[in-house]
Amino acid sequence: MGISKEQIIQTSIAILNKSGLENLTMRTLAKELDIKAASLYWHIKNKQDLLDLLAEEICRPITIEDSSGDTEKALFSFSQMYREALLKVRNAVQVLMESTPHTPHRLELIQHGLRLIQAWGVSDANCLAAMNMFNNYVLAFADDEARFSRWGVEETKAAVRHMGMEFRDFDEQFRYGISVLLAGFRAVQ
Amino acid sequence: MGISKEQIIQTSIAILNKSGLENLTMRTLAKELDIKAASLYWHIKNKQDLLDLLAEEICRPITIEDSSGDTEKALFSFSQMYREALLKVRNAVQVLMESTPHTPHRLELIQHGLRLIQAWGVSDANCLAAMNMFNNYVLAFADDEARFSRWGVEETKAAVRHMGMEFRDFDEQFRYGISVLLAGFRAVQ
DNA sequence: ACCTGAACACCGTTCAAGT
DNA sequence: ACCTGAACACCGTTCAAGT
Repeated sequence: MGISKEQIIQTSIAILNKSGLENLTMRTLAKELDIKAASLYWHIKNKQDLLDLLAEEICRPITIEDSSGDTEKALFSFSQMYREALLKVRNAVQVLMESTPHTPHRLELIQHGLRLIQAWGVSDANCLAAMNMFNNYVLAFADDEARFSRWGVEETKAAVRHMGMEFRDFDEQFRYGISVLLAGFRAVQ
Repeated sequence: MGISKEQIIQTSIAILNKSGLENLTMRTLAKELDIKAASLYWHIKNKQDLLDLLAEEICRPITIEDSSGDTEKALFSFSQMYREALLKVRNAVQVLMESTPHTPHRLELIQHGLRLIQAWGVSDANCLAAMNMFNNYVLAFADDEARFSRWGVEETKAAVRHMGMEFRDFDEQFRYGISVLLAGFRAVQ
């Protein structure tokens, strides 16, 4: 009964993690599924469609928790979940950036993010800009983190020191950035 | 006496502005220079080398001004110059992101940025992270701005309103983000 | 020193044809 | 319903050969 969309997604993720986005082609994907590249087009519209599916899958582990309590805590844990989801799949950031958030779960995440930012006290006029800053920060950080991790911890430390800086723990550094943003949102109105 | 590196750069920029990065190929570039694609490899090592040259050229208009006076003013004008340079060339952000800042001018800019952040009072432990946030903010903003501008101002306003938000002037919005970062850097130590 | 023809090993995508 | 062969119009890159 042939290949399922779910198989296509999971096989694609496996290829990403093994060989990266540059090696995820219609041909390599088809080969891994034991079909021919042309056959993929019966299941998905085109490669862009595949990237949208992958972006949605990458974001699936990011759940929407109840945020009626401590807004600051909710924002930190939301950003942390987001970061962890991005680190789970190689080149996740590039996949998200090459797709548009038209899919249902990603839209929900944006709305949830906006609600949190609003609850944090950001004015309606600023909260879209703030949300973008928040989103872009997590994406850029996770991208750097993945790059450096792949580069090797030793070399990273050496390179950072070479610039006259001291190396900071990733977790600590990530929280620093979120703190900066939240404090900034509070301060500027 | 053949083609110069400068001609290659300028022609590439012209192709970028006319047709975007996806249409800047060794073949289209060669055709525009009235040579064959293979000939380009006498002048440049490969396409990555070309992108590095373009990134450097895109950053050339960003000058390093004396910042001994008002640090806040210097940071705002630096970010503004950066943003303007990115908007001058289509897909400038992608070009910068696909290249590494190994070139002389880009290295100077990073150092200048670090000096400004330091002068703003950010501790040595945080100033690399802060610099990254600053850099990523300008890149992401310029990328969005270019995308929206190309998309048409009317549609943008409609789309933003559709999300229940009000449309803000780009300049105003850009300064908001810089303010958020600077206030955040001050607040978190 | 500078350029070309021709090839290699790839891409994404389409479409008539098979079962 | 699902898959394939074969083709189309591309890529970046190499290299022997030309001037």
